[in-house]
Amino acid sequence: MAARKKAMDELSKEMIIQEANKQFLTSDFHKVSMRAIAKELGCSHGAIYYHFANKTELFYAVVEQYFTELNMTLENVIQEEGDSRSKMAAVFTGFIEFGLNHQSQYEFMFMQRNKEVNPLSQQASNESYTKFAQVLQELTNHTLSLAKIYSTFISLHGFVSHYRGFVENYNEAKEAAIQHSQFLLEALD
Amino acid sequence: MAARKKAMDELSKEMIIQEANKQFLTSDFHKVSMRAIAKELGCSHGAIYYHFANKTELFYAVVEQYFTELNMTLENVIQEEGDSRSKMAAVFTGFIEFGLNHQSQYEFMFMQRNKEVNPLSQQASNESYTKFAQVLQELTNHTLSLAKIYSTFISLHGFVSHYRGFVENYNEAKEAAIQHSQFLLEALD
DNA sequence: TAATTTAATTAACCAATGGTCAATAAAGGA
DNA sequence: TCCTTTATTGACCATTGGTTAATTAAATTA
Repeated sequence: MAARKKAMDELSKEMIIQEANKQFLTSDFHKVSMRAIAKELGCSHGAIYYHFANKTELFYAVVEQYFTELNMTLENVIQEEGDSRSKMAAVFTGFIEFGLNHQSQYEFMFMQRNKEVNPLSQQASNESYTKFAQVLQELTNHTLSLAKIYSTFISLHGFVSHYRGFVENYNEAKEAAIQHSQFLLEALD
Repeated sequence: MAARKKAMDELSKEMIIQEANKQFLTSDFHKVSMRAIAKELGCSHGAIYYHFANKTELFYAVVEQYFTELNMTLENVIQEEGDSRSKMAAVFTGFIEFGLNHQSQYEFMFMQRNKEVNPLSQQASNESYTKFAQVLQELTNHTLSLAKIYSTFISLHGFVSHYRGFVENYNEAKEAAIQHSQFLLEALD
């Protein structure tokens, strides 16, 4: 009955992550099932559990790369041209753009409140916040209070978390995003 | 095999809503199951489906009262004593307080992006936003732009949606909430 | 009061889900 | 060649939301 595939057909963590990522792009965490992933990979869903302890762990592996993508996005703004004010605006819209163009990922990264996810995803999201704070400090010569930075971050999060699911991608909310960024910029003066 | 209970033991919408509400207080939408509700009511879970088309409809019925509670909270601030600035702060912290003291309800009311919920819960949440905007307009003699009001709302939503699950109730985030409200107040100047 | 209609309930069912595990077969080393 | 490790299967478990035929109590009508 049971079996093992030939070497070249064997599963690898990478393959699983890739397929999970693929399905994650158009569907959210709860709708992507281990069975659907397995089916597409041509294996039984039990096989996935040999490589990942559970669904959450698999999706954390998927989402890891998105954390670094976000951090890079934030950091890269500093290198761009323009005055620091427009750079700050770019940080704000950049964050929103990331959130609205990777909605299921964003949800998993910043909105999941599952017990199991906490230790993993929560630390990573803290690091992203730290990166955000660093960049802002740098762009303002460290004149901003932590409280203001935190409020700004929370307000950006609010934008993403509000428009998520209501809009398909960043472009559809671009104008509102720019206005919101402007609002926050003024608040920081 | 099957049966019908005696008149006084019959199920009513009210009883179901009450029990669902009760379980909703300490657990979120996905964790409260129709079966658990039925068990506590001493009936089969199928019986609930005679009174409510599905889980979503039941929970919308539960949450309806919370929408009016929130609207009242917002509205009542106007009657309080104090200058309009402190009243605005009270509106902000009032919204946050509601959100953090009714987390599962808030999630269902403002964060659910389920297709089925949309028509119901989305309209109600729009009404709550409208109420919020009205109160703010009134407190500022209609000098606020719609864009600023919207940004403010979104920023408050961000606070709740960020602290939710991280904190048990409003009190645990009170200081941060006050600071955030202050931040938004300044932004509106 | 008797017959009929209507409302409510049950229990068996369905199709999913995440997760576990013994059995098994391939791979690789001795 | 034998043995051990490793990867995979598929049957299983409990649980979920949801549906439905059958049944029976209550309300209505004659």
